[in-house]
Amino acid sequence: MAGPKGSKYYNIFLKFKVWLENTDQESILGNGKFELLDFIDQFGSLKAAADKMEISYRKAWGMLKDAEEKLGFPLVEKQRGGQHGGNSVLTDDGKILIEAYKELLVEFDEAIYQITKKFFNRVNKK
Amino acid sequence: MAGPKGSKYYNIFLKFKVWLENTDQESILGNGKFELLDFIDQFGSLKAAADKMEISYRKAWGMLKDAEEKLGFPLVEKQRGGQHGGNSVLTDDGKILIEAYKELLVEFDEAIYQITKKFFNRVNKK
DNA sequence: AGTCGATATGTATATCTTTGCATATAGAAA
DNA sequence: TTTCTATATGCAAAGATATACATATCGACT
Repeated sequence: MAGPKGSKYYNIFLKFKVWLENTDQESILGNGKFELLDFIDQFGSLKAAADKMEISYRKAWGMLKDAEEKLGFPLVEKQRGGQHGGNSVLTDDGKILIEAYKELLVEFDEAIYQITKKFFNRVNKK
Repeated sequence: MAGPKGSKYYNIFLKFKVWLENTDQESILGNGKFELLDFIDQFGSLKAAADKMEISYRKAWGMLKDAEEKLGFPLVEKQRGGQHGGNSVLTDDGKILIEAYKELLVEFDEAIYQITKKFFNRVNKK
């Protein structure tokens, strides 16, 4: 969402972010990790998800490990071995989380729309 | 806002952030810089604002410079020299911006309250 | 038993930010 | 004209993050 045409805020956008945090103010799950979970769900493996996101497997694995450690419960059931090397499937907790997050984003988008409009109205009023 | 008592989300918080960004996806003004502006407004100098925030003058100066360069217009009128060394006063633009930002935060807080409640309801439903 | 590919993880390298230190300058007031 | 202190800015040191590289393991299917 940008400021109105012609105003000095025309090329400026109001952005927002939502994430889960623990009591130590550490980020547990944000947009990137939710996206990763979503791709794991869609493609059935951490590797495939990493490829889709164009990040290294090493990085994706680290993201997932970090989130699970901080949450204290697993988000993904990992299987290794087999001719295809293995696979990853979201746990019920993982599924519920990404569903809730998706709906949260929709609601947030709706809420921010009005707020943003008001913001740019205000700063351009003068 | 944390999850409900007894749930596995009890120590987990849903957080959000709002900031202004340019077309290059660079952050222009976020919470820290708004706070800095607010303190400059309250205390009349960049130095005093930096002290209040417990950051170095060097850092505060860099933050302000960065924001002004990216916005393309000044937020603060700086005066140097004089027995007291100088001072800083918000421009009209600067004042309007922090006012708008403050009200934005209030509205955001209200909006997120319901959304957050729903989120934790959802993930704890099962 | 051998193969194959994803999971698993340590370590090193590079990059990006932040912070600190040092130093110059303005200019009103004494 | 000397003093005082905030503004102004470069640069080095330190930290924090990210990225890359290397290497091991597992186990269903041939």
